[in-house]
Amino acid sequence: MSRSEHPETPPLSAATFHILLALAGGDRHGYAIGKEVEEQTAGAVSLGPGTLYRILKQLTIDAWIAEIDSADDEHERRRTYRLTSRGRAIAQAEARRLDALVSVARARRLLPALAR
Amino acid sequence: MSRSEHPETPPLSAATFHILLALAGGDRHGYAIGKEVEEQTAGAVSLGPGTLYRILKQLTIDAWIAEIDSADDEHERRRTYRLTSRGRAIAQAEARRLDALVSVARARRLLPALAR
DNA sequence: GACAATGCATCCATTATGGATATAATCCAT
DNA sequence: ATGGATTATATCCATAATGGATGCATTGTC
Repeated sequence: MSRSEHPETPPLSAATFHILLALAGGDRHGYAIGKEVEEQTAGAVSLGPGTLYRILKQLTIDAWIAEIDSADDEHERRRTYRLTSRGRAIAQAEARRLDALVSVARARRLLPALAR
Repeated sequence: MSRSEHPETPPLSAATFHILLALAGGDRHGYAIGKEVEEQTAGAVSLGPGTLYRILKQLTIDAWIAEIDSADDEHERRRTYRLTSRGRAIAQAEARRLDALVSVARARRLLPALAR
């Protein structure tokens, strides 16, 4: 992540989208995001600490996420993040892109037709 | 692409999945695959020649795709590829992974609820 | 109190990608 | 038919992105 900014338009890197998606589920600190991605993907996707904390730093700079005061005084070390409206908009755009991709996969019978 | 084999399990790189997805639509030669990806994604995703031909070579080695005889005698230079059953199975697995991801995005209101 | 798990940070080797470059065939307009 | 744009593949290189190692400190558990 030597680039100063993420591209404003999709595609996002898989790691970046997973982080935004985790935060779309509520405020979380870095380590919790990493754990959630692992659980959500049944271990298929795991972000190394290098990837995880580097991207969090950059996303904060780009204001796609913001660090917030954690109400938890017991864990001073934690840095808790929240998705910004900008970050949400970008995550939505990426979600739409992936949805379109899945639709093509369905049309080409890589996935079963939608139940109705 | 110095690795001798792609991972058998998702996640695939975005470029690899786009190539497999294009071939799921029928036999195509490399250049046509690149064009289709660009059109299908409205220009958002474009594979450089380095990425495109390198991956095609590796996918052939891994037998996820196979080079077939083109019926077209007018274009000797073309190399036409076909998805193998193995390649199709892997593309299916990746499509399922993405579909699950999209479902999470939908549950978190990054996408509108499914129409019924 | 010992030990594992949590939590963040940085560095480094590896991997993946895009773009430049090269080469050649095909298509199309003139 | 000729000249230029497009098609088509291949390789090289600089850059970007990733994972894992390492370090260090805190929190939870027995």
